[in-house]
Amino acid sequence: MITDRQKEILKLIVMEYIQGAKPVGSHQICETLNCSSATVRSEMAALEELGYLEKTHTSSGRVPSEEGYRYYVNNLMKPKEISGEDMLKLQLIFSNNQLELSDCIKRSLEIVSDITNYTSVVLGTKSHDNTLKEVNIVPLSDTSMVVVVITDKGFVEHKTIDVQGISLEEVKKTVTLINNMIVGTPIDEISSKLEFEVKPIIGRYVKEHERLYNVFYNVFNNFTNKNVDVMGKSNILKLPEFSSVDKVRNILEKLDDNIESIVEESSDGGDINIYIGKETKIDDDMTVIRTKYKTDKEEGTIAIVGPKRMEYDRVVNLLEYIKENIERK
Amino acid sequence: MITDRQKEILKLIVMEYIQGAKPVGSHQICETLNCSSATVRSEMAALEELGYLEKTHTSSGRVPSEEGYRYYVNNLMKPKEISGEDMLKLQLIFSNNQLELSDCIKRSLEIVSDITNYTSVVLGTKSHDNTLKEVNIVPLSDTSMVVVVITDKGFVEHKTIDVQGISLEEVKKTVTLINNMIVGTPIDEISSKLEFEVKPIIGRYVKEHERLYNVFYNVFNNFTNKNVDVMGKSNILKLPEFSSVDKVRNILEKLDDNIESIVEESSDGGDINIYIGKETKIDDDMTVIRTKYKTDKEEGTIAIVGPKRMEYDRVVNLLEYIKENIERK
DNA sequence: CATAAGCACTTCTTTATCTCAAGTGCTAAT
DNA sequence: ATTAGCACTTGAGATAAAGAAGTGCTTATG
Repeated sequence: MITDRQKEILKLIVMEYIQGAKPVGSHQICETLNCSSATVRSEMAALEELGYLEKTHTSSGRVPSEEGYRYYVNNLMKPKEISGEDMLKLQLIFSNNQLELSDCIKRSLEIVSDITNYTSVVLGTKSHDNTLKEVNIVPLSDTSMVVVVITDKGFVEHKTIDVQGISLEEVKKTVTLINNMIVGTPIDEISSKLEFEVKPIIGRYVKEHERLYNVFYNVFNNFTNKNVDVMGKSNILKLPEFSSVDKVRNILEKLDDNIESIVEESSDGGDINIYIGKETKIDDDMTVIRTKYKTDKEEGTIAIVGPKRMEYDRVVNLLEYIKENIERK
Repeated sequence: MITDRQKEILKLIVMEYIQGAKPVGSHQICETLNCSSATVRSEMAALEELGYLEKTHTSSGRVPSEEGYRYYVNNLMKPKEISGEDMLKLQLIFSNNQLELSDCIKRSLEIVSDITNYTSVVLGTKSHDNTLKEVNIVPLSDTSMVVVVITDKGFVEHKTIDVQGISLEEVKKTVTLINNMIVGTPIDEISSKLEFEVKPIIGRYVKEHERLYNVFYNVFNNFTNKNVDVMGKSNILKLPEFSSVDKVRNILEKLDDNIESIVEESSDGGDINIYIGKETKIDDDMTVIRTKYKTDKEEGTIAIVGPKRMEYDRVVNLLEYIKENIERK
């Protein structure tokens, strides 16, 4: 069993290491704890025995193990209030009514990257609640026109299409058909409805129905696309633990290629998820903290990626605060 | 004056250094030149005297100076044919008719980043030839609607607006007015036309004309926005000359913050512009090669950013090839 | 018996020294 | 004009020594 004093020591070590990035020795702790370094040392040995601390070499100070961070996060950490300065920056964004929701989200996480020096990620999708509102076509020339599609929550997709060999009549007929048949359909059901209900009918009326079908299929499909934003990637280069160019490159490449799978871990449910070290899909020395948000317009995940010795308390609070503001907006 | 043999040696040194990233010694050159290393050495000394070569320390091999690269680029380099493999990858993109122009551009430069390991940049704007085609509104609820604006070349912009306190009538009146008065106007003249011709009139008819005016002003303004894409940034970490994390961070931060000014140098005219070392605004050890493209839909700049010892011949040809394909599309 | 003091022992870090390889510049010979 | 030969310079790498930080263990103590 872990004693109260051991908890206190573990907490101090984690906090000290997060702040200083250097192995923590018994002397650094005994000052704040009012006991001798020898006592601290024996407690440290016990904590190592329990698996919460590690040494980098036989005579080094202690570093939190993955289990150590985990225990800290689950049991010892207490939320840290957002500083007035940080709060102000975030409020400036959320109180700006000119900004669209998705801009608010992106900007607020940019702020987080700025103030924390971690990398932040937004992964958003249009909410399932979006339904098709209207399809419009605008002819540009004899051979091309633009299809504009809009949802009831105000999302717009469009595509310029080559209509050589297709008469304006036919296109109009198709659009009318779509407007009659699938307006009001939730965006993630459009594809199947288009295929099984609309396609058979336009097949009868329209010569080049295959081509037209594909165009609409593509445009509608775009609604279900995710948008991915990654901010503050070069912050990783500021971390003392990543002074090797090779290591940084490896991480940056993963951020470029794998972001989705990194952020969309096996979903644990719960409010805020914290993945430490090996639990992440980036690198054993990294931590990912994420939460999901959901509004009637769009939903998604926001996440902060940083070193294992991340300021957990601060980041958790920032994410919670941002999530609240998104959902209230 | 520089002799033919000196030119040959300079060229060999530049090419060797580009390939190997290590100072080039006289022995490496004399083999290919059929003369003794002592001869090469005296020629090298002459080239150093002329300012084309440098030493990293008194007894090191030679490295091209900025002037050396410049002389190579201006006088010695001959274009290098694009390899069949590379050509194939690019053609796959340009021959794909599904892809929109801007996607082609972006994708082709992604390819370049992949095959060369340099960073590539696209900076695009809608062409000045775009004129306003049509303004549409789609009401979403009692308090909000979407404005959709489209140009004759098929660009679409949109914005969801809060119309609380404004009647649908008023909005419709405004839209009709805009459609009557400024359809056909080139996109970069819309703003002033909107302000000086439309604004005074809607002022008379519409109560909340200030708010409405701002909405349309913003939407139209978005047409003149530039889009910026930077691909392959983490390639910089692969370069042997940037093994210091600090240096890389500095460069990456400049790429994040300053891309426009880096790529949009004082325009020299000409087809392809090459900026070497101090001539760039990134870093003395970097080179920027760029060219402008122009189609009737959009125009812009494509650029490759890499180390001073860049494969100039290869990159120049790739850019030229891509430019041609963009403009032919 | 938990705590503290003392001390031997480890390991990393830093600094200094040495050696080796690569390469130059100069001189003298062809 | 070219080249062979040689002294000289410098960086890179290896080795060793000294110092700092910190541990674990043993023993003493309230």
